[in-house]
Amino acid sequence: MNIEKKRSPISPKVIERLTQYLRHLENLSPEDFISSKELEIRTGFTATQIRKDLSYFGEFGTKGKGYSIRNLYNNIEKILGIQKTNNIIIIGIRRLGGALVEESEFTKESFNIIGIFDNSKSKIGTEIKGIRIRDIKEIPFFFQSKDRIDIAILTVPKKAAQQITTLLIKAGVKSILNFAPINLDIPNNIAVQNIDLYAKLQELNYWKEHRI
Amino acid sequence: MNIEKKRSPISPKVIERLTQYLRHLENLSPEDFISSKELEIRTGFTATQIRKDLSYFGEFGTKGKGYSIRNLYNNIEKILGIQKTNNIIIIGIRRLGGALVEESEFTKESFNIIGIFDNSKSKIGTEIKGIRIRDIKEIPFFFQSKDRIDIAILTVPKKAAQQITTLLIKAGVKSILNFAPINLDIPNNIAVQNIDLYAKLQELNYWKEHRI
DNA sequence: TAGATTGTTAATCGATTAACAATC
DNA sequence: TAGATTGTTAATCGATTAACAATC
Repeated sequence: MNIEKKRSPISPKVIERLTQYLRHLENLSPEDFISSKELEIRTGFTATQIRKDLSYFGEFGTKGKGYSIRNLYNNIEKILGIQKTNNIIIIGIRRLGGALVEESEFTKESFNIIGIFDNSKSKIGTEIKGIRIRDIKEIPFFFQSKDRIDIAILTVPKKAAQQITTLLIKAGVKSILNFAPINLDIPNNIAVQNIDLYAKLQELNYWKEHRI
Repeated sequence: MNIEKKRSPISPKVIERLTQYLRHLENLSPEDFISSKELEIRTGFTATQIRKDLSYFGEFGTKGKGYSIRNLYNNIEKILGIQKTNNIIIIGIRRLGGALVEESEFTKESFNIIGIFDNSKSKIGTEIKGIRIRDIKEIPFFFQSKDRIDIAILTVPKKAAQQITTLLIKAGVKSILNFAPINLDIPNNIAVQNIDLYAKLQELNYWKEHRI
């Protein structure tokens, strides 16, 4: 019986829904109030589920009235840790990596790109959006010289992904957003999220044939 | 009691795992056999769960021996409907859309890009990877002239996404892979998968602070 | 106050896992 | 045959929903 083994009781599905609540709240005027029932209509999640999800983190509503939109928004941001600025680096700056840096809709204020890395000789030293592209080999040094790197976004080709991941972890990266279509082998104190476009296409392909 | 309302019993989580089984199988030599126990070690899903997932669709294994890798791979492809070629169109060909067309790792043999659409005057009429970029307005006509369009990939800016989606559905699109960071309002006979990079970043941000 | 809506407990539903007979 | 491993049933676990007291 190891008392420290008591795990975070929050299910990943709850966190996933919180991000979706934010999505809907951001279109509403912050001065207004919204009830869980109205949120149900907008989000498609049930009112009960919404209230339950929020109750894991605190009491954000007012009985008989609902939730202050500004307040709820700020609280969810706080839960997710995106009220402060998070520093990210991007590794691999081919078409996809470039798109992430340049299409500002994807990386917003709370995520700040502080480093870009590639191993292409012709790209190293050039700039994109004012950020110099560095050699992947410099990553360990870069980590020592910065106080905080929160997330590494990996957009390198599949066959390089595992090797670079190992390098990143050695250098001290604690969380990775991986776009390579591969299941990275990673120690479980490192957080990973995979964005696997091809897998999503495959799932979609199944569902288009299996609707009611 | 509507007997036709009997829904597909397959959970989305099963389909998601099937795509991951494929991911791991593709690295193995097709001539070999693999047991569910070995797959457990590779994929991280339990052997029981793997056997159960597969059992929804048939009996693909041999008792005492395991699964023929070639056979299992082909069967999962068949289940997902990716043994035949699926025609896709891409709407919105800025940085991200361009990346999808050009980085071949993302769209493989079984997905064939047959149309690209944008509303930028300077892009319409030009080509990318030999495919002519057409005006978004041409989509309804394009649909009438082709026998089959399986999936539309949406990489337009957030504020255009809903309007274009409505247009797509009117034109006859039945399934959409959406990259815009917005929850599309969609009738439920249309299949959608969202790839929401910013939401993934937010989730990751939570989990990096809440490991054991 | 009366009506509305939260936060939470208990009941239900669905998904995962353990166990094992069947059989290669 | 003996050992291995499937496919499946029953048991368990976890997540969702229904219901309602508390209270704005």
